[in-house]
Amino acid sequence: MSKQNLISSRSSGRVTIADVAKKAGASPSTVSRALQKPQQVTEKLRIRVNQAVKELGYIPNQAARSLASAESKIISVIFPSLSNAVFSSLLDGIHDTLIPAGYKILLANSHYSVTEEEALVETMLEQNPDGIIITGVDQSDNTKQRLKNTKLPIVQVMELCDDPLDMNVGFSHFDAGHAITEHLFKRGYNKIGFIGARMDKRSQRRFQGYRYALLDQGKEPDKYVLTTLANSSFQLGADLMNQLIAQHSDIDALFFSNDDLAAGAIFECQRSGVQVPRQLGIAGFNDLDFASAITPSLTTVSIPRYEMGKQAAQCLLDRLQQRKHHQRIDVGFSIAARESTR
Amino acid sequence: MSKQNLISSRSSGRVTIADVAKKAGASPSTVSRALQKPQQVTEKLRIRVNQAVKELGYIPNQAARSLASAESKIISVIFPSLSNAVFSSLLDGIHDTLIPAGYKILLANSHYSVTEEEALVETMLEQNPDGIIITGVDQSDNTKQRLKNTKLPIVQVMELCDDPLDMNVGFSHFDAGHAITEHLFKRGYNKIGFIGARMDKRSQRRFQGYRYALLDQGKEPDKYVLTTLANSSFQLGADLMNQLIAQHSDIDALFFSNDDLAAGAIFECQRSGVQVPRQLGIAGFNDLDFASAITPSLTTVSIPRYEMGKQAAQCLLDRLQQRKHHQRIDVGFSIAARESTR
DNA sequence: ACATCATTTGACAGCGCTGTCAAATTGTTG
DNA sequence: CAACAATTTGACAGCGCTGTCAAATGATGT
Repeated sequence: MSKQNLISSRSSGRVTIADVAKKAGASPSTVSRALQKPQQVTEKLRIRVNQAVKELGYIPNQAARSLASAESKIISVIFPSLSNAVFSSLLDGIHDTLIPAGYKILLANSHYSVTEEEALVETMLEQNPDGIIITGVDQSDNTKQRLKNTKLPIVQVMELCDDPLDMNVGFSHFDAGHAITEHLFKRGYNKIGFIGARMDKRSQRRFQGYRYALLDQGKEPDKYVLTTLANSSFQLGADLMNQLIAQHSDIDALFFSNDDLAAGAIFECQRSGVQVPRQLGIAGFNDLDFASAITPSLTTVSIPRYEMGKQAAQCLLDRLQQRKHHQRIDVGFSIAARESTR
Repeated sequence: MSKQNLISSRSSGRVTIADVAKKAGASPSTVSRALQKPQQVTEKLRIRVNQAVKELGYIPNQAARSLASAESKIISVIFPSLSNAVFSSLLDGIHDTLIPAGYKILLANSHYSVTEEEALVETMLEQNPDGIIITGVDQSDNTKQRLKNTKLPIVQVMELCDDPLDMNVGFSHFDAGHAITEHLFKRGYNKIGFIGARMDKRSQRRFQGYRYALLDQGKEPDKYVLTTLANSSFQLGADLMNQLIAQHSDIDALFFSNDDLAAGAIFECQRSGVQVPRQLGIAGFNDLDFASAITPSLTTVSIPRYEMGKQAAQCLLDRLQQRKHHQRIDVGFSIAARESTR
């Protein structure tokens, strides 16, 4: 073993491309090529290099690579929640598309706060991501400006708008809220209430869809409504239902802003003996896994969340590979009519 | 506007620390210090620098920083699944601990495959993470070797073992499986079956806990058992239960390897009119949100997943800040006795 | 006023890699 | 087999930042 006294005090001691080059009898440039663009190099050389890489346990330094090539192979993803199953599926779709393409995912949770989101975008940009996926279309002006300035490919995901920052993949929450409410009317319900929690922008748009569906029917849109800023939970769904029905015993159906609330209500009806869907129709939103499993199964708005994730990621890839430039993709939604409505 | 002809062809055109330095009338080193270690710099200077940063819209380049300082402020997290709510909470805990400390999360999904995991670890190491959180203790030999060689702080999370790679935060799945089975015996059930899906290492250990609890009672441990490699779902829980009971109509309680299967079984009992817990006791694992919400509420093993995430992240932080060196933290579990068992 | 010490700032080199372009090698053709 | 084109390889500089250490500045005491 030779002495290591001559190495710089700042050296990390890590195996570098130069070490591989020496061992393989080639120049660092050539090793870099053999690793990054194998087809541009002779078979013999490639084998020698791979051999050396293996023997030395060489791990390329992505920071150096990013610095030299201005490409990080990182995609930043900003969600407002990680525990919400909607975002889990979305992330799954993003992951399964990006990873095989050689990208990595830097993930952050804004906790539904534009302030946190602003800070996270800042941090993310420092990483030189090759693209960004961000939830919704309601970023702060600061954030929007920052993002626009970068000229990076950006996908706003989950909902659509008319003036996206760049690309936009989602569906209309207004239309979805409208459609499920109309569905309830069609099924013969007449006094349809709305119960919403957290009431983030997308919940608000669903609520507006509900309101306009009531207006379409010439009904008072704000009568049977109960919302809260609290986070959704099964228990909250039960509580809010009890509260609203205590005020308006004539309600015959409820549209909940998400499945968790709706399922909580169904469970509560089971306990209290309220007949669903005969006495009370119940509809949710998202079509989470449990929606079709519970009894009675839950009528809800089904959204292609995994697919939406895949599409969002694919938009970035297409742009990064200069293939095509999607502007706006409507992934749509569908009404899953089940047992909780007649 | 002055001509830009002199800039190098490789320049990114990005605002650099040198630009800030010029504007602030200081040297790049000083600007770096003002930004990274503000307390080591005069107030006047700090204000001038911040002003220049704001005016120029300077965004530090983390790749350059990593390269120069050998610190990436990135923690790599490898999970076997993203859609499983257990990992969502875990991730939430990790996130909420690491982000305030100035770290970023690089997340990847191994899909319960050691091969995928091996590739992911490779990719992760290229990013020079400051630490790694990886699920479970059953990595491939290759992966283990690779991880050990890095000398990075590593936390194996979710379950405990005797020879962790480095740090270890979790609980004993064997003990938990044993405890819940014992609980069923104590509640007077005698013919207790086990139903498991996916049967990853941790499910297997829970199963072993079940088996030993049966052996403790002098019972045949493999009689009332049905497992599959298929992924869990509500429907699968129902199907497997029907299958197992068709073979052994004398079963009076079932321990399912997770809550999804157990809940699916409960829903099926509601449909088919089987009385839970009188005719059949049902127990799950994880204590997901819906476990306490459904009717009858689900008896299950409650695990502190969010806390476990926080602890795992805290272990890394403590190590990175040279504070203390945790070796092994048992976060424990508890039996949530609910209505699905008598 | 000066010497002495502590604090703040700056010059410099280098972290490990890749883009550029020129040099070397190989293949092709009359 | 010379003459040329096509392919493969290597030298070099620089991506943007920070660690190191020396220089400048300010504070303190005599």
